[in-house]
Amino acid sequence: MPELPEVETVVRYLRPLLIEKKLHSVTVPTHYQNALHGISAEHLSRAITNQRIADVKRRGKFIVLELDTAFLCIHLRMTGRLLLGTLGAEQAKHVTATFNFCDGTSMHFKDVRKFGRIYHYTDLKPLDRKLGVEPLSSSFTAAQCAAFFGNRSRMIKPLLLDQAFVVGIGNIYADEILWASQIHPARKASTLMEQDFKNITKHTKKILRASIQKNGTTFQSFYYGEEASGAFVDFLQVFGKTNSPCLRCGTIIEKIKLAQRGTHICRQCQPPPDSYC
DNA sequence: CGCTTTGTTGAAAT
DNA sequence: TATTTCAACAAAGC
Repeated sequence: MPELPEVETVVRYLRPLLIEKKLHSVTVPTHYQNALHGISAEHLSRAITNQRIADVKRRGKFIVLELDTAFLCIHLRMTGRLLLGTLGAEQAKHVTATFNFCDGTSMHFKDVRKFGRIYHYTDLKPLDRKLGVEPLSSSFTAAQCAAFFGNRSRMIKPLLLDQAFVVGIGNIYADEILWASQIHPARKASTLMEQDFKNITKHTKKILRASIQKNGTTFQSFYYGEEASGAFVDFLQVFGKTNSPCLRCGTIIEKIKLAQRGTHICRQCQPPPDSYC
């Protein structure tokens, strides 16, 4: 499940391979048209013809291909992968779009669950409108957190997952950040103290950076390139550790359901909200 | 079969 | 009116 570190890993892998390539066309099988957001395959193909890839960047969980006069943005959602080169019959299954380059090579968007989306924008305003602060930027501070979370009645975990405030955090890293910060995911944001915000920002940056260093977390299906997987799965402290002892205190990790999301907690290290009332 | 997964959307509730 | 919660949805694997 690609979150910020996984998307960053993909971007770092793709950047040197794609920069300066020139797009020729994109082909989308007729039954996969909704892989494209708000644009037809014909229109998109015409729009990108002869466009050079000037840069490959990341904004939140979006991969941003900066073209000469437009932006091609790709969201992998759950199972999206970008594969370069020619694919065998087995590999070509679930390919919802293929970008053809002028040099005859191509890049395939393979997406088993079909939730991934491709966007074509003339500028990045539509992205910036809905996306909040980059957690690894200097503007993600405890003070910013306090300003945004301080008067909210929502639970802290769904707020961390809300891309409108801080981007890039998904289910895995939200659980890791809250365990490291020793905050129960169901705590109302307005009940958090200054120290909690300091912990959240500190651990968010630390965990995301550490994961990027390990090329992300391959939990179920994250790969970049052919079969390269991320190694951060070996460093996860709570996610996927149901019924294992907490690495801090030995209490058995529980998996609960919170706002429709599987959530891993240590009841000892992350005291439930009612113990604050 | 039912549950899981992400993020968006729109409706309903507060 | 704004904020928050909820359900639906997209699709396929186990």
